[in-house]
Amino acid sequence: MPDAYDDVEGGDQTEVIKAETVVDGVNLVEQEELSVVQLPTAKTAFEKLQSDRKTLPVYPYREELLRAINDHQILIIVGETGSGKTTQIPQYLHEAGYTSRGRKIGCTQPRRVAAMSIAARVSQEMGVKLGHEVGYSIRFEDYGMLLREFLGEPDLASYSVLMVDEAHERTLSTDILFGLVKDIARFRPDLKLLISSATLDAEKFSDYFDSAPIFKIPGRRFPVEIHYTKAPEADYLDAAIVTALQIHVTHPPGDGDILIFLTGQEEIEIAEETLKHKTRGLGSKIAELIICPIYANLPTELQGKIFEPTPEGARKVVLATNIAETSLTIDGIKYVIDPGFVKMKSYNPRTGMESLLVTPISKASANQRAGRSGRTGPGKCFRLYTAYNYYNDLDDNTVPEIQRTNMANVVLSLKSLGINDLLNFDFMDPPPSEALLKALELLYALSALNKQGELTKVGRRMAEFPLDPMLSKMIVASEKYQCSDEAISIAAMLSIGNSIFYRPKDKQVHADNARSNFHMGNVGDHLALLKVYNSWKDTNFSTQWCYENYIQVRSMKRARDIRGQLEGLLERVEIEKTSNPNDLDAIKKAITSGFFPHSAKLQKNGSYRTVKHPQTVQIHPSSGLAQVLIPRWVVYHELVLTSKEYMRQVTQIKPEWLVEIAPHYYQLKDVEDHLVSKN
DNA sequence: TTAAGTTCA
Repeated sequence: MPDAYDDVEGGDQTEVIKAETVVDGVNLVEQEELSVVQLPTAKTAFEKLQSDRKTLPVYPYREELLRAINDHQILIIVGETGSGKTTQIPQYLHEAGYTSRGRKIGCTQPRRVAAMSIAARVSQEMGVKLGHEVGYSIRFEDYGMLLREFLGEPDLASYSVLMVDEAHERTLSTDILFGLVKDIARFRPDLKLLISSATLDAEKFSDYFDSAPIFKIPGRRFPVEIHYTKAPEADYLDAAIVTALQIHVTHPPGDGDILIFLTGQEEIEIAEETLKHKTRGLGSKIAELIICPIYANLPTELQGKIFEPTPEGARKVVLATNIAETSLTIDGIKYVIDPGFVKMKSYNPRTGMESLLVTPISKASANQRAGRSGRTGPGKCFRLYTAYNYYNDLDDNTVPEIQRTNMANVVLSLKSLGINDLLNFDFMDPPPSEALLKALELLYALSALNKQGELTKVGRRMAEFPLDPMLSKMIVASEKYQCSDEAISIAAMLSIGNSIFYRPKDKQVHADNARSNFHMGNVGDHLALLKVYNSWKDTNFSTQWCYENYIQVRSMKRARDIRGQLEGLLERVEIEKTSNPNDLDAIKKAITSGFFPHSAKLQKNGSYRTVKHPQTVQIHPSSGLAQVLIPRWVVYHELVLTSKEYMRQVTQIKPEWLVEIAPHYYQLKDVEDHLVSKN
């Protein structure tokens, strides 16, 4: 494991239990000092692991916890990071006999890296080889994750215990899991359920799981002092920079590094410029300040900088998105500056439009951010909002993921599990019924569901693919057009999102030129993506080629992995692998078979109008079709709202294809007047 | 006259 990632809980740090109390914006830190554990040196590595296990905060609660699990079918476990709950509880259960007769203990994680590292740690502690007694299951390794395991074993018969970890993160997957496992627990009284969460939502989880008891385990961390501003900062970006500079000039550089949480790439770039400018103004009067930007789409070779040790006499300022909240751990951070905002995706089921909104963070996030300063010593967190906001506002603004995403894929998965009555599914926080209806409508249009809302043969094949239903449909339909090979490449490229083309600020013209090469001689972004993939494949997956063409290697590797998986799934649903590279119309018909619900036609004023749910939209400026061609009819992958309403990933089509491919959805009259006369 | 956070399958 690179140490860039979250340590497995229960790493051997010095431990301090902390409790924080805030009075009128002044922070008090109460701490209960524990002694540092001294270990005899003569022990073997394995013995040391065993004695380390006994120093974890969860250890004194072992018997009490096992008793509680024995006495109750469902238990809510509250424990901070560092309590050891994730690595220890499954082992306690194993030692107590819950794995006898070949039964399994499951523990779910929201992130794959965490799943891998926790499994590695537990197998080490048990002295067994990873993949035998202890294993993990993520995409590309093993065949899936728990949600997909339900497909083969809907009652989870081989499990004696299931622990849903990090439940407070409220991801789409954990929320669906809640509904499924609550249902299973009813007819499997022998199955134990553990829901593990940070303190904040414990009561809510308990209420949802029929008043399940709450079991508390104290965490351990270095103390973190929290400071609030007296009034919320109007210009938080400027306030964050000023705070960072103040820390820098008033404390010696060897004292610790600074981490600032910002909302995105653009903001990080502005902050970087401003910081450079201001430190230049201060000249040699201050110690060197090394500025390290970090966000998910930053090319790998530029990411390395944050993990290099800070040179003597200098200080690092890390400018990060929320990637540094859970996915990345940076050592040496002593100061965290938290403006309290995050960009969140929001989906409007009425328009089908996605946008990113800057919203206040949740309390769980605020605590997680603050904790990033207390990993290797006592830390300080400067919140650019008031204690009043923290205590009263933050959670009110937090909406679970399930309420702001496109539900089409979830609905298809649940249908394939045999859950038909979705409007009455026991969601902890139900998605808007409009979103469910919209999803059902789409699946019906794609012929994945029949009029009774039951899964069709097409739908059953589609459900095998871990993709958005329109992409799955494109693949299933590609059988007919003899181009499944092209379809899976396009699906893989589309499913990695918008991080394929690299466009550095200082080389925008070069990057745009490189990109336009992939659009030559064809008429759409889907085919351009196919061309990118195939060109890369022709160079034997060359990294150099990626650099020369302003393509992100990391994204391409992901596309290759996903494509590999899709290839396997083609076999499983018995679609023959066929290639038809020169018949562009055939490929475009396969695309249209998936994306026909997303059709739009040109208007006289140059904008487009979506056909089925009419609204005025534009071709996204990143599209190869934006400048060159002005196609009359297009299908698009998605609608996004940024400064305008845009179609992203657009392909030119012939309107008669719509009637030919989806006669139940389009009539001739929908497409006859190729040019619309008025708005 | 212009470009989106981070996860996961």
